[in-house]
Amino acid sequence: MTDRNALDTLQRYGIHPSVQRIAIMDYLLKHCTHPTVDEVYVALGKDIPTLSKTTVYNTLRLFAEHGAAQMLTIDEKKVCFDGVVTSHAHFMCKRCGRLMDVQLPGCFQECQPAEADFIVEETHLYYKGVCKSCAHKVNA
Amino acid sequence: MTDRNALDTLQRYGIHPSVQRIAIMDYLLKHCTHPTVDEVYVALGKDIPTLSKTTVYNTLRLFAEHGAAQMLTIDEKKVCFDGVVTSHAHFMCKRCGRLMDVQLPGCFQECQPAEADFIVEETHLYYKGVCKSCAHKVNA
DNA sequence: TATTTGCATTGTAAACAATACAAATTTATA
DNA sequence: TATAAATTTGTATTGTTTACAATGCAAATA
Repeated sequence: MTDRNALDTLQRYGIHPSVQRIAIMDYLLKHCTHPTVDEVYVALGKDIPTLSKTTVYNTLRLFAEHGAAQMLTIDEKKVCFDGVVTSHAHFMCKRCGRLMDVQLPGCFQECQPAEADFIVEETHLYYKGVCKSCAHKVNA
Repeated sequence: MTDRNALDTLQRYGIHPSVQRIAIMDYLLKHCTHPTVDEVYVALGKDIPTLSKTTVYNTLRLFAEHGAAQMLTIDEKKVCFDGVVTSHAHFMCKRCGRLMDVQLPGCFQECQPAEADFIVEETHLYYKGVCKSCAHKVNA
């Protein structure tokens, strides 16, 4: 039932389905690696040879606008996308560049900005550092 | 005492001073507007006509690497820099695009990732939404 | 005072991400 | 089926960032 899940997700967020949109959402749901536009484009290009990169850009942006995906700007080089939209934090390893999901700290619920001068729509929390497997490697 | 402060800051972070580096740090310390590379470049170009944009890129990156400045990737369009390196959060208004400092919520000290699989070097917390002055405007 | 050394700066070229836009295609609707 | 609307495609373009080679400059050494 591969794209059933994807189709459901699109409909749940009020996004008109199409072959491309289903494929992209399906990819997001199946690959929790926080892919970039290019990664999605290259991966899906095998199945959909006519796929245009512009479509991937537009579609992922559309997903983010509808709340069906999260746009992550943690790495300054490239924007990544996350199909998991429930609240969670991220960790980026400065050595290998990988982006990983992290559970939100328990205390986080109350962590809203002290000032009342803003209407908060999104909260982003992430860490940067060195992941375990990189820390184990000898070379600095 | 304009660049005295800047000079001190550079030395404190082990950065060799130079005319350009002092000027750029001085700008960062005086303008808490989270400027982009281009903003710094344009602003300082008046005083240092020979300044190269590459130098601004290199210098700000150098500052960030030495912990003398913070690199902010909140806006997916452009990287911003913050001369304030003490812990604080940010708020970005989706309408006007402004980036503002926000006090860290009191509970935040304990907010370290639950997993022990990472060596955390940086913690980033920010919010996106609508700022007060934009919320007051009539037009959506 | 010359020479050397090494880092900093400059400026151009190139890589790359992202967007704009118009044509082509597909889908929905009458 | 015809028509309109929405989506996709592909190219051209913009703009940011990096790579790199050449130059400048200042402190150290001869």
